[in-house]
Amino acid sequence: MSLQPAYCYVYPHPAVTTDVVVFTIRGQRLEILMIRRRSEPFRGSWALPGGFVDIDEDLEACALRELAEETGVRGVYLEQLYTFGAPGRDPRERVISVAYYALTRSDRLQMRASSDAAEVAWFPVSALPPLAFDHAHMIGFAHRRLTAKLDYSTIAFQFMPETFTLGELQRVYEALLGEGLDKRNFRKRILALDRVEPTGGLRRNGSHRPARTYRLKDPGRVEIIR
Amino acid sequence: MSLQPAYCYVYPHPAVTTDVVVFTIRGQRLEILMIRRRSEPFRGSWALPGGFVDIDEDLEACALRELAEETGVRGVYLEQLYTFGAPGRDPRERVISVAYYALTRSDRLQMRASSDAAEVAWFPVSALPPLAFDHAHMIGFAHRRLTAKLDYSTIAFQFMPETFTLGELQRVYEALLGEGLDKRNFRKRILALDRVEPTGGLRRNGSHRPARTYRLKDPGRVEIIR
DNA sequence: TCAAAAGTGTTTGCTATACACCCATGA
DNA sequence: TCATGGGTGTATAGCAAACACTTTTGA
Repeated sequence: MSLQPAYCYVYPHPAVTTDVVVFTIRGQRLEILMIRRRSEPFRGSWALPGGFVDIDEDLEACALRELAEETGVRGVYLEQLYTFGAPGRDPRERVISVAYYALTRSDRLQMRASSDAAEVAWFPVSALPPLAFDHAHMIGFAHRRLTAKLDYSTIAFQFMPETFTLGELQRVYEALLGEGLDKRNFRKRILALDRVEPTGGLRRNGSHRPARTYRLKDPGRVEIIR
Repeated sequence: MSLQPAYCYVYPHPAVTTDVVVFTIRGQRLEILMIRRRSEPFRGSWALPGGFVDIDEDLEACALRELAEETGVRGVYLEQLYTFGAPGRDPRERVISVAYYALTRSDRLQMRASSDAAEVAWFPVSALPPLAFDHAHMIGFAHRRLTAKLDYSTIAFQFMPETFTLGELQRVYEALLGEGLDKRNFRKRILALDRVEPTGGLRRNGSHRPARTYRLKDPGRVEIIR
């Protein structure tokens, strides 16, 4: 049994999809969540998770649903990135894609393959495979936005687990910026934001002095600073 | 003769529109370009210029075309703002709207009514009429983005005509920020950007000392500063 | 006792702000 | 000559960057 076209309009309508660029930090590297496509077009290529918007579904809900269905990833910080709509970006029909980006804690990942995606994997931003559609372009866009937001928001905290040390936080910033930071200035700046508080606990991690652990005062909230 | 539905799909497709928030400065006030709708829904209401994306048309091209068709305004600085897609935001069918915002020189306006719009008019941001759809929401979004960008880009130069005085530029900034600025500090900061140069000419304008006129070194270019 | 990361203040340069008077013109 | 906006410099405070040593632990 094959589906017959059943939804008709006086004027042609484009299809609308969402795609999501999910960032995490793993092993001090910035990585992106990708799926391998099981169907045409670009069958076998790596692509961003995403898919068609249901006719009564909010755009952000669509992004979250596709992400969960295709990769099992949930509970991320999501923000709209940009809408890509160049004619010809999808060979099947006119497809306009509303791109989102997301940040997640590397300890929260519950990845699984699904019916839509043959495989799910993380790739370092610096070593991406060839990608389907204009997804490489989207990732470039998302990466620039992320690094820009580092400077004037508390977005980087979204990468952190429940409790963390200031050293761990600094290593996240260093991975994102691609450069080393001065420890004293970094700690001064972070504590001045008044967004983290000590848990009172210590973390023992190797043969050296244990580190105080901190938690976010208001997890999930991303503030614009300055 | 009425049109019969002629474009059919296996799955339902939303309609896609663009809407444009055009800002200008007139009489030291920030104003927005609006049209009065000639057709349902919201017939007779004020709305942003905009309309349906042609099936092979780029999104930005659509925004520029609708703007020109409905208002006669051309040659503006355009930037994508956000995509609004809540189900129910249009009572006819599911409509996803890619919103743009634009800045234009108040001396460049060639407004005219057209078949789609009964009337075209400027409204001060501080005194908008009731608006169709979620357009008031879009304008709030655009206004916040504009004022945020003032701080870290040269976007305000897009409001200026070919030649202008530093006093005129300062009045534009003051209208946008809603507060007075120190003249000396303002001129120091603007000149330090190295984006304007004196034309060598003077502008006589009332019974006081004439002002030097300036031009943009690179008109159209908007730079991120800091 | 050694290696390794945690933790801690001060100095310095730069940038943003506050602030007041003379100039050139037309009425 | 008066009213009006044009044009100019300096002093100060606050913020960002540079910089080195002691502490605590496990091996």
